[in-house]
This record gives sequence, structure tokens and C-alpha cells, in this order.
Amino acid sequence: MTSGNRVTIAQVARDAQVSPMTVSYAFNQPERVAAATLERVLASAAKLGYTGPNPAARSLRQGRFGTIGVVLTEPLTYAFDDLAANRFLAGVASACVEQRLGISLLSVADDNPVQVITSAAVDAFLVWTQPDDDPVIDAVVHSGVPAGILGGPHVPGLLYVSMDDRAAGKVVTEAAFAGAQRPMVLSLPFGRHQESVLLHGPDPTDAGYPVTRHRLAGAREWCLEAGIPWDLVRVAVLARNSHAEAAQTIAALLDAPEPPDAIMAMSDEIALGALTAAWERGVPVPEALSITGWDGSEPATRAGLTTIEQSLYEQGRALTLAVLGITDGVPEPPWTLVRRTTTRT
Amino acid sequence: MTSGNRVTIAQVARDAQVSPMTVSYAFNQPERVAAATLERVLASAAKLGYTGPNPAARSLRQGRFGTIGVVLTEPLTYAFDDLAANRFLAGVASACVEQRLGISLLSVADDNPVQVITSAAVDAFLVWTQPDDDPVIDAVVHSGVPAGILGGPHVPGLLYVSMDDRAAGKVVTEAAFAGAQRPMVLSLPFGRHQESVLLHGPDPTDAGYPVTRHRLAGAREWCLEAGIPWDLVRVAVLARNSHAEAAQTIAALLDAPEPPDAIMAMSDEIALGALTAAWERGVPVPEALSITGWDGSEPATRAGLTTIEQSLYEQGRALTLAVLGITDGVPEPPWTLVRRTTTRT
DNA sequence: CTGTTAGCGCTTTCAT
DNA sequence: ATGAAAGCGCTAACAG
Repeated sequence: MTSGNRVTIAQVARDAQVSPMTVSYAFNQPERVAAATLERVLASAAKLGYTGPNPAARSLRQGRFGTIGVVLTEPLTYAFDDLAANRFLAGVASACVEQRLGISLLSVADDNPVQVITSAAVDAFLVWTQPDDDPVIDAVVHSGVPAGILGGPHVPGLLYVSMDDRAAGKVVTEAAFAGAQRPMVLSLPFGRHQESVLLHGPDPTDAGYPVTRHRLAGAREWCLEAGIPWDLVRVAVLARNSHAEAAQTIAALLDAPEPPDAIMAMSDEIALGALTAAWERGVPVPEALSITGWDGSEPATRAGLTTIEQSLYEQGRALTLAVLGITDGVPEPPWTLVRRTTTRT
Repeated sequence: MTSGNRVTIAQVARDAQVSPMTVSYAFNQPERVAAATLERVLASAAKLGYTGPNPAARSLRQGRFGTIGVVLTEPLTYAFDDLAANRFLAGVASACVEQRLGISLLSVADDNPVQVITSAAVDAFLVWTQPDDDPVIDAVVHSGVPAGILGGPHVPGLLYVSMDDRAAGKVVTEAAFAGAQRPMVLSLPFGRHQESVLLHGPDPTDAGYPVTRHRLAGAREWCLEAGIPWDLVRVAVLARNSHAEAAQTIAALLDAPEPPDAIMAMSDEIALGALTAAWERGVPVPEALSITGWDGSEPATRAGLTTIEQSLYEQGRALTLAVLGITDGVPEPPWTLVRRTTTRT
């Protein structure tokens, strides 16, 4: 009663003068037990401070945990700092509450990415987008536990959900770049540990994150079709999906010669960072600088950002239900370009 | 290898021609095992698809889970929607990552609040503020697992962390109400399931949530000292800590006779809702309407809101470390009134 | 409606 | 450096 869940079914059984099984029934299927017995058992349990079956023993016996694991990249605070991750998790949470499952947040550490997975007490994994060939993916697939991934990579053995980033990339690039002289892309990271860099017309396949790669490919494709030499398009690759880093990067570029006059940003977060930089410098948006975002977050709506809208919340829900086998697969998520006040067209 | 974590230590042991104990050592204390043996064991494990000890069995044997449970009110999406909860969780997460612990999000359902607690596979509980006498509190205390609560109630057996809401309430009420003719409080909920209501000088002890109660008590105390009849002070009690609900409530009051000219709001979230309502109506802030918030969130800073700043992140961290026994207790969290542009003084 | 048996997979303890 | 024994607390399967 005082420290730890020390009281066992056996002790309660002894006190109540019944067998352990009856105690088990009393807690799990009370209707199976005679009213008088039930009362006696519960009284003994209360007296001894027994609050219910030990979860570890029950899980061992039943072979299930009643918990779903969400695999996030370190640091775990990302889950709470990042808008997109936040919405995804909210969707996962909504499905888990319905299914009476707990959520375990798993942080992939650098020193041993695999152990977090293999030692997780969960019935399924949901993985937040990872770079291709990341060891975590392999660990999840080999765990033998049902699993799904948002944003790829798309590998056998993992349920996959992701919007058509390439197609949307073309559309949003057009919205951003139409009529521009010095267009640029503000890119999400290419890999897990990478400094921010300024590239010129990089090969999209250099990006290890599928989401980044596909969005970049879409941008390139539109440029090629529109006759804009891809080599001349600058791509500022950030180290993180961070408002502050984006603001700083764009501020530097706006202060330098040949400042950009169009920015296709791969997330609302960094688009808003760019917007902040422009605003601080008095650069009129969209007249002198058009900016687009991605995701359709609350702050983007308030800021009047032209952006690609998708529901990470719904994708989180759908992936969760599919991984649990409640629905059969996940449809490709819908998206739309929402034109607001940060683009010229 | 295909479905579930079916391979056991025993099978690997047989294949590697060693005892189960050696396999256990190979995974838990590899340095204890001869190099050649280790290699053989790992080869067998890889061959059979054994990825490591079954977490349930290990937890049962060791009596610990390596996980900390965070108890949140239903719906669980609150954790991701609410700014304050979000910061608290980020702080918890930072401490858990350091300690190599997982985080389990537990949603308290209405139908059986206790079972979620008793069946949680965790080594400690962190509870997000609950109403006094809520059954969840009791369940947590009786679980025998170390536990802490943010925002109260302050009960024996639970570590407690909360800023001095009453003292700050006085200070912020002064900032909001100074020189006002028709001051009002925009209040967080009084209880878990309650419609929104408009009260006149309510007794603070009617509020079941300690945070609400103490902030209201602070407001009342300042009014009494300043000679403002508390009975004349309107208190709009919201059903949820929601921007939208706050905006709607304040919009209605601004459109009615005797609109408020000062609002002390108990969170940034609802203060910003009030600000939106004022802004939509063209009510000049702070000239015709002063507004204060609480928490010192990002959006509040951007909006220039006068507010009480505290770090829920640090409080989350501190409470986690204390509950784990790594630090000894939690100091009372610091706070400051930050005057910005939404108040007259 | 209640009880008996058996064993989930692992690791602590104590040898060797 | 490796192994044997024992049991963590529970519940599925099967009586009665």
C-alpha cells in the first residue's frame, strides 16, 4: 500500500478465502462472479491496498500492452515544438482515446537508435518521417510489430501515408515563383545531422528525407517546364524546421546583393520565419517578395500565408486506425493550394 | 520474425548452444561474455530474428518499466492543443530524454477515471492540474507510485509544483483594472464539466480547480483593497481554455450595454481570444479596453500582451526530476508581470 | 459460479 | 565465464 504495487492477487485471494482466479475475475469480468463473492473480494482488495492487476504480469500473460508507440526524432521536445508534428500527434491521440490505448512517445537517440525500438512495450509503431535507410526504419520493420510511417520512406512492411508532395510542390512553386526574377526555395533539412547550406539547383535526390526530396523535385519540375534554369534557383537548406533559423537565413539573403523576390518554403513554420525577416526589413510582401508555406497551420492562416493545406491531424488518425487493423489501408491524403495575401497571383 | 516478438531467449540459447543466462548476459552485459560466445549468440539471435528481451517479461522480473506516465484530462488532444500543457510536456520530455525514460500519455476518461491509473505501466505519475477531490488524484496517490502534480490540488502523497497564483493574481489584476469603470475577469473553468456562465463577484472557493480559485482570489483581494466592490465585478467563466470560446464570449459582452473596459484573463489563450474580439469590433486596446493574459506564451509575446510570465517548461522539467528522486523537491516557480501594450499603466 | 494447472519470458541468486 | 533453479504476477484453458 505504501510503496509500489506490491500486493498480489494471491494475497487478496487468501484474505477473501477464494482462489486467485476468482480475484482475477472480480477485476476483469465482475459479472461472472457472484455478487456476495465479488463484494468480499473487493473488500479484501481495498483492505490490503490492491488496486488491480500488475500491468507487466498481465502484458506478459496476454501478449499485448494496450499502448501504441510514436517514434520521433530526438529531441523529443520536437513533438511539442513543431506545429506539424503536433497536429499529427493530436490525430493519433484522438484515435488512441477511442480505442482505449495509451500513447508512448519514443525518442530515437543517436547512440543507440535500435534499442529504443526493440525495448518498447507497444502493440504498434507510428513513425514520424525519417531519412531513407535510417536504422530506425529497419528496427521497426524487424520488430515484427505492426507499424506505419508518415512522410516516408515508403518501405515494405510499413504502412505508409503521405500526400503527393511532388505534385503539390509543382503547384505551390508556380504560386510562389510566377513572375519572379530571383526565385529561391527555403528547404527543410536534407538529412538528420547537417549544417544549413545555400545550394544552387541541387539534385533533389541528394535529400535523404523523402518529404524534402519530393517537394524539391516538384519545384524543379515546375521550373524546368516554365523555362527557369534550375541551376540558377537558390535553395537554402535549413538544419531544422525552425522559425528562428529561417528568419535568420532569409534576413541575411535579403541584406545581400540580389535578394530573392520569391520564396517557396517547405513548411509554414519556416515560411513565417521568412515573412518575419521581410517584415522587419520593410520588404513589402507580396509586391517585392512572394512567400508560400506548407501544411495550412493556424498561424499561417492568421498571417494570410499562401500555403498547401493538408490535415496532418486526419493523417495521424487514419494511420493509427490502419495500423491497428481497424481500417484497411490509408487513402492518399487530399491537399489544396490556398492562395492568400503573400503571393502575387 | 514475421509476427510479434515471438522468438525467446530459450530458442536463441538452444541455437547458440549456450544457456539462456548467457543470452541474457549477451544482451544486457555483453562485456561479461567471452568474445567468441558473444559473437555466436548474436549470430543466432540475428538468424532467428530475436531483437532483444521481451519488455513485459523484463518489467515483470525487474519491477520497473522505464516509463513515466503523464495524466491529462480528456480529450487527450488537449495536450497538443493547449499552449500551457504543451510547454509543460516539452519540459517533461526534456527530462525524460536525459533519464532515458519513455513518456506515456494517459487520458482520464469519464466512465472509469481510476482504471487508467491503476493499469498504467509506469514508474511515476505526473498529473496535470485537476479539480479538488477528483477521483484521479486518489487513484494516483493510492497507486503507490511516486507522483507529482502541476497546479494542484496540493494533497499529501503528491509532489506539488505551482506558482503563487494568488499573489500574481493581485498584481495582474491591478495592471488590468487600474482606472477601469467596468472591469471583468475572464476565467478558466471552475470544474470539469460546466457550461460557461457569467457571474457577478463569485466566491472564489466555488472554483474546483485550484489554479482558477487562486487567481480569482487574487483578483478579489486586489479589488477589495482598491475599494472596488467585488459584487460589481463580472466574471465570465469559460467551459474550456479556448481562444474561440473566449472570443465569442467577449464579443457578446462588447456588443451588449455596459461593455467591459478592462479584462483580467486567466490565460494567454483566452486573453488573445478577447483581443481578437476587440480588434474585430474596432475597440481600441488599451485605450477603451485593457487586457491581461497569463503564462507568457509565444503568441502573447508577439501580440504585445501584458501578461504574467512563468515557465511551464521549467516546471515540467523540475517536477519530473523531483518525482524521479533526482532532485530533492521542487522550488516555488518564479513569475513576473510583463507590461506590454495591452494595458494602460 | 469457482477452482486447478500450467506457463507467458525473463533475470536474480547462487553455484561452478 | 557460464549455468541451474526459481519465481516475478498474472490469466488461458479447462475442469467441476
